Amino acid sequence: MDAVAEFTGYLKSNGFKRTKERLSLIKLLSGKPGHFDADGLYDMAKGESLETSRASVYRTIALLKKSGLLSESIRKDGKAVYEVSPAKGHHDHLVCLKCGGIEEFKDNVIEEHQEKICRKYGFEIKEHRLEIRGYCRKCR
Amino acid sequence: MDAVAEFTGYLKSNGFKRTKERLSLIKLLSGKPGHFDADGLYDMAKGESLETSRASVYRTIALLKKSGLLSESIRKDGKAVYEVSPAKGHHDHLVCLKCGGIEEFKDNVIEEHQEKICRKYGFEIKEHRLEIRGYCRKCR
DNA sequence: ATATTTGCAAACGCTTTGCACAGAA
DNA sequence: TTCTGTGCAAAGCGTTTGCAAATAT
Repeated sequence: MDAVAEFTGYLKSNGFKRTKERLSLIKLLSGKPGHFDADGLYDMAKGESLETSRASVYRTIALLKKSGLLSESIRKDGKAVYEVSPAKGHHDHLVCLKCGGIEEFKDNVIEEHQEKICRKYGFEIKEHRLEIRGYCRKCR
Repeated sequence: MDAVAEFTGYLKSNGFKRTKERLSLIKLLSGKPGHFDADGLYDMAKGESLETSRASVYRTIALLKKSGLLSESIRKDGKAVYEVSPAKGHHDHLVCLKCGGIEEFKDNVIEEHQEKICRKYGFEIKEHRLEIRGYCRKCR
């Protein structure tokens, strides 16, 4: 099931309307992987001459988050960035301090070790975020 | 060397003035461990009837960050929180989604593994942040 | 028909900044 | 004295929201 179908399903089963704004935004996103921010999505839409407003972009993003289709990270400067939720589980980020690029990785050793730590502290883990910042191959 | 001395040294060697506002803020912080935000620091200062302004608090925080005495995290809601830099190396955070409490931990297995990952990706690591969110012993 | 959604612009909350005055060197 | 720092209030910035008009069902 692709993202568009998943979203329309979510809308239908929750009594939300399938408006052209919502559909064009999810259509826009369903193709492209990678990270973007709210304004970036707004500009993307503008670029494809889809008519929408910043308000609708923000409201649609909120819906997409609730539907689980979009996941949010908060950048170091406090601004929000999103990405279409990776279907196959969690991954972490290598963030380049120079070019701002974000590379993804997944490491089971670390994931497992986190569970060990949580057990030790009596902590029930819901989610985690590991961000390594530095310089990528090109920029170092 | 305590935080106050370290900060006055930093000010002196960089040609910044040792004003009562700067000195009272670092004095206020040098005792207390734990996390706080800009407004919290401002309120703390008010509480001790130190006269200062929000602007000076923000400007002093910026200085303290540059001096390395303060480290900043961005909370999930995009707001900045600070803590007096732990003298003895890096640690990570267990953040409770219910009570908001932050517990700290350090784990060498994870730290070492990060280096391995970076080598694999040709990434030069400068810093990292690992945050595990969930429910603490009391709240789960 | 009618309840939801949209677009606009104003409101928000945190942070930063311009400016004139105060204060450290 | 001279240049930096302070306080105030205004501006910034990303994000959210109230409201009347538009639209999906």
